[in-house]
Parts: sequence; structure tokens; C-alpha cells
Amino acid sequence: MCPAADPSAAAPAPPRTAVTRESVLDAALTLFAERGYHGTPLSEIAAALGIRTPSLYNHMGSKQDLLETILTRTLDDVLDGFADAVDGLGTPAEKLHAATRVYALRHATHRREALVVNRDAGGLDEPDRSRIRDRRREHERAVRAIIADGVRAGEFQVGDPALASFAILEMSVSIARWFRDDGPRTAAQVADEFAGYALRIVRYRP
Amino acid sequence: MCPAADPSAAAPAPPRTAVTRESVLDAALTLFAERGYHGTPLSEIAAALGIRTPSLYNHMGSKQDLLETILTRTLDDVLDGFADAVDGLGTPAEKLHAATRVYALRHATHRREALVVNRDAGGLDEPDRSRIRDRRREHERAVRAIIADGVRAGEFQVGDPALASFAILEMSVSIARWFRDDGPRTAAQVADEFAGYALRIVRYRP
DNA sequence: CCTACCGATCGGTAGG
DNA sequence: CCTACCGATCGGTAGG
Repeated sequence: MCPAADPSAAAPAPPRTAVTRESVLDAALTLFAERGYHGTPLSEIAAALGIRTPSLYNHMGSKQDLLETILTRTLDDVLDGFADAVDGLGTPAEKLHAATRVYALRHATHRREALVVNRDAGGLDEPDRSRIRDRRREHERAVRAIIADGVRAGEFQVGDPALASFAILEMSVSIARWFRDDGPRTAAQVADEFAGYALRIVRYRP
Repeated sequence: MCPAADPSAAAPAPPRTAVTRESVLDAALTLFAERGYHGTPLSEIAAALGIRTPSLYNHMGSKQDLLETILTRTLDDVLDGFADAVDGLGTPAEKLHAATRVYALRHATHRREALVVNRDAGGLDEPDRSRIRDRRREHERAVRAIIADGVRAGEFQVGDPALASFAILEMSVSIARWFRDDGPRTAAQVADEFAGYALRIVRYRP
């Protein structure tokens, strides 16, 4: 209707910095997070980088490969972050607090990655889809185990550790959907608050 | 690679019941929830109904119209459910418990609708996108107001009602992502448990 | 409800 | 990094 003012040409000025595999992944990450994997044509990724679509193939194997790389890296970071956060901690309460804090913080500081994981993981072809899904379950199971430990130790009171872990994990994931860098709260403030919510959900009383 | 065993032909047998606007909307809802709006071609909706793609236009204006109808109905139901649930209740704790319960229950029993709202609301064109977004904010504000009331009344203890309401709402939304009808818990059990979590998050002590 | 068909756009390739 | 181009598929229309 109005081709002179195309609203999908979101990138205002093609930056003439060097295009690398990393800059392609970064542009793809931004656009996948905004419009979804299926809603993002390669032509828009190219336009954001100031190059033509076929030139993207100097930096990637395929559009799927872009998604797969983004998801694999993101899940690796989440699992590493979890391991680092709980390492050396003693009680289930300490572990649950630290695990929730780092998970919540990650979702405030890596919003694009979280949005793509939650929206487009199903867009992968097998066997990558199963691999990614198993990685997510690994993290879920680890958090559930902490809660179950806390229940056994008499530290927590929940009817079902699986339900509580879903609630804690998913409220943290949602931070990616509403957090703004220029908002009234810092990422660290939100993460601390949510870590506190996690302990409340499992009825931990210090 | 293997055209004889096309995995995207998910509908096994085209049911030869009457195709209506409602059955088109239902098939679209199932497929949008599974693959996303942009990931679902009209040809698959038609195939699920056992008709050809152009025949869909006897029951709809456009693909966008399908999405818009699904989202509008869903948001209407959420707001109506909220109003009915808190109507006549007295204390903030009663209201928050009832509002969370009905919201959680809805996400367990209307999983497809919830997945489409959360994934594809951005796929709408203006002005529908803004209208839908405003409806969601209306619900958020109402829940936040209950929490703020509870804090003022000394019933709840939270640093920031906005943060607590996001946590409560979004953990409930997530039910749509993992709940299974054939799982170990009924929708009502999950809803009751989550309503309890909501009161824990705001530190309500009966 | 169908067949026949449209222009546009998709991801991707050839060949420099 | 480009132009030129590919077959496939998209949402949608014409005309019965």
C-alpha cells in the first residue's frame, strides 16, 4: 500500500563494519527474537548487515544452522551458569537461591536468546530438536532435585517438587518478555527479588 | 529427501464432518499452537479439514483474520474469567487466590490458545496488535492493583507489586507449555497449587 | 466445494 | 562480496 515507507525495513542504516560469522549470528538473534524464526526472511538479516542475501552464505551453512548455533550456545551457557552458581554451596536453600538468581539474571541480560529458545526451539529439524529439548530437561531435573533434597531435609514444604520447579523456572524465563534495560529496576535487582520468590514458593523459612 | 513419508502431514485422516467457520478456527488453533502462525501454511489447515486451500476462503477473510479472531476471543475469555472470579470477594488475599486459580486453570485447559497468544500476538498487523496488547495489560494492571491493595492493607509483603504480579501471572501462563491431560495431576490440582504459590510469593500469612 | 492460476517471496545455488 | 537466477511455496483470486 505504501512501499516508500516499508515498516519491515527496521534497520535504519546498514552499518559498514566488517561482516563476520558473529555479526551474522547477532543480527539473526535480534531478528529471530523480534519476529520469530519463521517470520524472519534471510533478506532482512542481510539488510541489517548492509549486504545482499547470497553473501550471507559466506558466513553460514543455512538458516537452520543459524538457529541451531544460537540455541546450542544458549543452552550451554545456561547449564554452565547453573553448575558454576551452585558449585560448593551446602544447603538446598542456598543452592535454590543461587540457581534461581543466576537463571533470572541471565534472562534479564540475555533477553533475545531466551525469547528464541522459548519460541523457536520447535522450528529445528531432528535430531537437533531432541538434543536441545534434552538439554533443557537436564536443567529442569537439576533444579527439581534441589527442591526434592530440600523437602527431604525438612527445609522446604511443597506438595510436588516438579510443580514448584516449573513455577520457579518459568517465572524466571518470563523476565525476558517484560524486562527493559531502561526500566525502573536493574537486572540484578530483579534477579535478587525472584530468587527470594523461589524460596517463598518452596516455603523456606530462614 | 523422503517425500513418501512427509512428517509435516500430521493430520492422519481427513475427517469428513462438515467444515464450518468454527472447525476452521479449531484446526488453525491446533496448528498455530504446534508450529506457530508463520510456520503454518494455509494448505496444512485445509489438509487437516480434508479440503483444498481455496475452499478455506468460504469460511474466513484471510489468514490474519483467523489469528485475530483466535486472539480476540481468548483475551475476552481471560478478562471475563478474571471479572467473574474476583466478583464479590472481599480481601486482597481472596481475590489474588481466586484470580490466580482461574488464570492457571484456564492455561491448563486452553493450552493451544495460550501458546498462540504468547507466541504469535506480535504477528498481527496494526491496529489489532495494539488492541490485543492493551487487553493483556488491562489484566496485568488488575492483578497488580490487587497486590498493591494487599500491601497497603498490610496483608502482603512485597517490595514491588509489579514484579510480584509478573511472576504470578507468568508462572501461570507457563502451565500451557508443560501441562498434559494424561499427566499425573489434574488441571484443578495444578491450579490450586499455583494459587497457593501466588499467596506465598506475596508473603501472605493466613 | 473445486480446478486453474496469479504475483510475490522464500531459501538457496551458480559462477564469478 | 556481487548479479543472475533456480524451483518451491506462499497467501490469495477468478470463475465456476
